[in-house]
Amino acid sequence: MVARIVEVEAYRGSDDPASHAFRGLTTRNAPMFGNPGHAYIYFTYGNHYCLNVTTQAPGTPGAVLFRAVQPVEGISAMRFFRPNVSDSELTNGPGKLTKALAISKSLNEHDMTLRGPLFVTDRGKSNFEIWSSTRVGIRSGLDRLWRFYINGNPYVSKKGGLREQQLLR
DNA sequence: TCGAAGATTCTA
DNA sequence: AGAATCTTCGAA
Repeated sequence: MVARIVEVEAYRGSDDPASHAFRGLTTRNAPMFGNPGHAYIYFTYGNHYCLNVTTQAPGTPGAVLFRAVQPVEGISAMRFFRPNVSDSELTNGPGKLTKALAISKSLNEHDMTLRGPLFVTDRGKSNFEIWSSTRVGIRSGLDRLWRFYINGNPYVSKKGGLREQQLLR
């Protein structure tokens, strides 16, 4: 399966009250303190896995949450993992996309920079506008516009953040 | 050891 | 608007 990342959120450490790493190292958030480019996957609300990729040097917590992706290849497989929903609802949320792509805790701390079961790659330039807004589903850190998404992309999650602003072409 | 909250989703 | 559902965290 192949999907294009269309919506993400940034999380940091002790300077970010919305981050799992705000209060320091714990069993769950340990990947955030590890090597960059690795998966940080956590289970939440008793139902859903959420996928992040770590971003900082070891010892400094930081990660980017995948909030929505656009199906590119293997759409029938995604439909198998998420039956009874329309194509636009297949991957337009952090819990939805992990289910559609069959991502679970077994891939936690996986190196996403190497070719393997789960990795990120650059498929070249496209024309789109990146906008930012407040992050979704958090109660603190609302002063930061750290949700980033492709403006107008139909696979961006419906429930967006506030105070949107345009960033790049 | 226990209680509360949670980077969500689905249903009524 | 509210339930589902359970892991993780922090306080006691």
